[in-house]
Amino acid sequence: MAGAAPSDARSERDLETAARRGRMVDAAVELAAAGGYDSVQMRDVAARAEVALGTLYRHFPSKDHLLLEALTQQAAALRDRMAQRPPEGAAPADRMADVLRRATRALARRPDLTAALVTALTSPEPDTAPHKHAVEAVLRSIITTAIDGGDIADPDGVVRILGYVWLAVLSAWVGGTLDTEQMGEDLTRAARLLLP
Amino acid sequence: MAGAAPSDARSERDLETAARRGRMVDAAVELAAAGGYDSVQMRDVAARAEVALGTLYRHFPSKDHLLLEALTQQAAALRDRMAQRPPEGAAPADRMADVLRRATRALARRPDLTAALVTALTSPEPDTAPHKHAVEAVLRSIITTAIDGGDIADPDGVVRILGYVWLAVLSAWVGGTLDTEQMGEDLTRAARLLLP
DNA sequence: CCCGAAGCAGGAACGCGTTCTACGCCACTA
DNA sequence: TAGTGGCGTAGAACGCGTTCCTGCTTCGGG
Repeated sequence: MAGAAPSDARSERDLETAARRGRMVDAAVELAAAGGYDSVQMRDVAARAEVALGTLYRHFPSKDHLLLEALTQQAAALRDRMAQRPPEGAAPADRMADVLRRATRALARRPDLTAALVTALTSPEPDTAPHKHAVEAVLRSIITTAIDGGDIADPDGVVRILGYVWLAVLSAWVGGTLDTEQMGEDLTRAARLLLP
Repeated sequence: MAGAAPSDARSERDLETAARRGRMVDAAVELAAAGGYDSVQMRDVAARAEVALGTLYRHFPSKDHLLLEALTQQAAALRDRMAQRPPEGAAPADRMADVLRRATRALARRPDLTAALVTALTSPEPDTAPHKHAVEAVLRSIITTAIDGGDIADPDGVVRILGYVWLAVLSAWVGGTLDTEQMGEDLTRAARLLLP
């Protein structure tokens, strides 16, 4: 114990607060997976994470910030899975369709969670813009690696457009104007129209 | 006065309630134009329309329904203006870009109003789905007439994709992740990528 | 002529996101 | 060793969307 340096003590404290932060995000994810956006109630999140409401708000300035943190983690996990097992197909359109199919399946596996996270993503609070940018960047990186290597005239433009379509389709699915099948249909249609 | 049929009396009452309905929508539009979504407070709408809060909720089951009614009217007006003065340009891509440029200018003229209406459009309440469908149908009809007459392989698909891009870009603009210029840029980029 | 239904006014009440208040605990520093 | 500032707890309070209640008026049908 004599070897315990001050840095150890400090990191121990930091670890505690990091653990608290993790518990808050986990609690939000559990509640979202169980019942969607409306089931993520800040008092419940705080209670389940065993922190006070004020602590929750000290770490996340709003419910949407909290859910966007969760979404960022989920998006990063999706990107890592895609990197581990790259999409199959000779043409960029095929690889893109494969990616979108797998991503859609993953999102549809926990529909309430996805709905909650996408709801936070489309919320209009301007001070969440940086987080939204981060999420969109991850999605674009997934698209980019999927279509990379093809003979595409304006790859950046195509990536941006496909990202928009992805977001719009997700939003429509969450809003109930589109079911899972139509979502996949429209996505592959966009890929075929925009890619060789 | 002997000619006054019962239908006249009934229509007079109906006219009153129609006038009330109109006042409610107008009040919502005025408040939205002044300060955006958050400034449209149901108590204020009711007060400005000179109706009781319960009356407002009798006609519109939620704030988003109210704003979507306003959005439907605005979209119809936009479509009519487009029909009155059809877009210029030889190629479908040029006509599409012209339409989007004019529409964007019109929307940017009252940014707070647009933001409020688009916020309602992207709200996740599933029971507004029919209204959202109606708005999207209007947007798609605008797109369709703009690109009509060109030599396009999958016109329906192109229209759907352009509609998605339009919505996503609007949503990003409202969310603060895109400014007006970038919005126009991405829209014309999508038109050029998808149309001859 | 009276009744029931429907629409409206006025306003209280409820739920949940967000903010605020009051206090405790612990590491630090003169 | 006393003070100070950061982070935490506990919970009340506030704002706004939404619901509910109570009473009034008007209209169509017995």
